[in-house]
Amino acid sequence: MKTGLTQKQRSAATRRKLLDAAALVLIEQGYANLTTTKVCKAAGVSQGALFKHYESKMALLAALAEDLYAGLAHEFESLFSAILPNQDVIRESIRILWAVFSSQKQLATYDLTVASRTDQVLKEILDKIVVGHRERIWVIADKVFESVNAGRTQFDMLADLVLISVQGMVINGLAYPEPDSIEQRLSYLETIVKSHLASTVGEVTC
Amino acid sequence: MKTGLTQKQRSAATRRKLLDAAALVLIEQGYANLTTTKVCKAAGVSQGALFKHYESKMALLAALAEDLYAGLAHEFESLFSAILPNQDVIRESIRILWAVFSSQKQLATYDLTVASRTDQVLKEILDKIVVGHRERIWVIADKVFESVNAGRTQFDMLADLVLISVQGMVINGLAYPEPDSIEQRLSYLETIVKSHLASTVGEVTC
DNA sequence: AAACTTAAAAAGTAACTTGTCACTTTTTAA
DNA sequence: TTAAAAAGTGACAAGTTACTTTTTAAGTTT
Repeated sequence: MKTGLTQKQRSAATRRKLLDAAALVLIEQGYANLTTTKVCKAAGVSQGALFKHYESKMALLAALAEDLYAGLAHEFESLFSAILPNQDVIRESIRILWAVFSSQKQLATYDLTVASRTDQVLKEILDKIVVGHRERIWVIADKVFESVNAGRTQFDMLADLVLISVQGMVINGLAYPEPDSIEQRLSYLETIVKSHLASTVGEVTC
Repeated sequence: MKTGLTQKQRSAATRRKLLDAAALVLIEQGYANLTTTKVCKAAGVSQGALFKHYESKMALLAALAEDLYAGLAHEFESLFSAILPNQDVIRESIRILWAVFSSQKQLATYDLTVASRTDQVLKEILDKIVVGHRERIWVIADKVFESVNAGRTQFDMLADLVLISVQGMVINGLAYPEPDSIEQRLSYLETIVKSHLASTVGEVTC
């Protein structure tokens, strides 16, 4: 069966199928149930093909992590750039953070993160990726908040608080889902940020 | 080889050995590497013995989860009750939260929580346990904060914010450890709590 | 102490794990 | 057109998994 593709295209296509399948299995079945066999089946590709492109399961996971974080960064970028000038930047940003951090892809990265606690090899792989990811996210955030960003340190602390709170909400929600409290918490975060920015800046547009 | 123990004592001892071993394996090797074989080896007990006491691996995990959360609740209780009257209750409480939430046992429960995202059976087991755990923790917290507890709703929101922030710090630290920022974040949380408690019910006009 | 019950060990089993290897198919270059 | 290179296949090896069955040992009861 001729495909009419070059070798490079064929390779790239298979790799993409494998990465997509790996993401799917990770999202739907979790880290503990992610096996090379399942990934191959989901990708419609033979076992041999996987190990031709990735020398080990861990190498596949490394590529998968890279892919997931790249997708998340892209989502951040497009959501933040969609904020309109007449909108409440703080409010919208908090909602965007929540949307991204509670997304399927992000939840999948939590599987990897938690697994990395007890897997030194995975940890080292993730460390490199996450450092880069952080930097990219901050570049986006800095651009969006240029207007609001008065006292640098104060802003950083607040932004950091929002970030860790949202992440806390996510894992908290995994163990103990209270859908009603999400909106409440996000609003509360919003008022805290605004009141603390106001005390140093003097005025926040709503 | 006579042991001089009753059957009940023998059973209880084996169960304890199994639960301790399971906790050890979960803490040191993580959920994905927790196998009945490893638990038995760590407990110094045969495979058959495990399945005599727990009808499945999942049943062992249920008992393990119960045991872990019981231990955490106990730790909370003893740490909170050790706060002296002349100490800064808010400051100490935040430190205690951090200490417990970043402890080995709590990290082990995160493995279970994350795994429960894609395992309905595990999720249902954890749900029941976590509901009870929550209630116990709030009883402790309410007792400690009786004095500070001015506006009920306002206090709840702040306590909740602290809780989710600390949890966020923990998983954030798993992916991206910044030891220096921990103290900074905890202090910042402290000032935020204090400033919002001081200003009675802070109405933020928008 | 004989008869009985419960606990634990030893030795399985069948399904699944990662990774390999000999082989076929497709693309590339001379 | 044809030989070499690259990509893909699928059966297989070696080990691990959760769980069972058979056997032995310890504790209990009469």
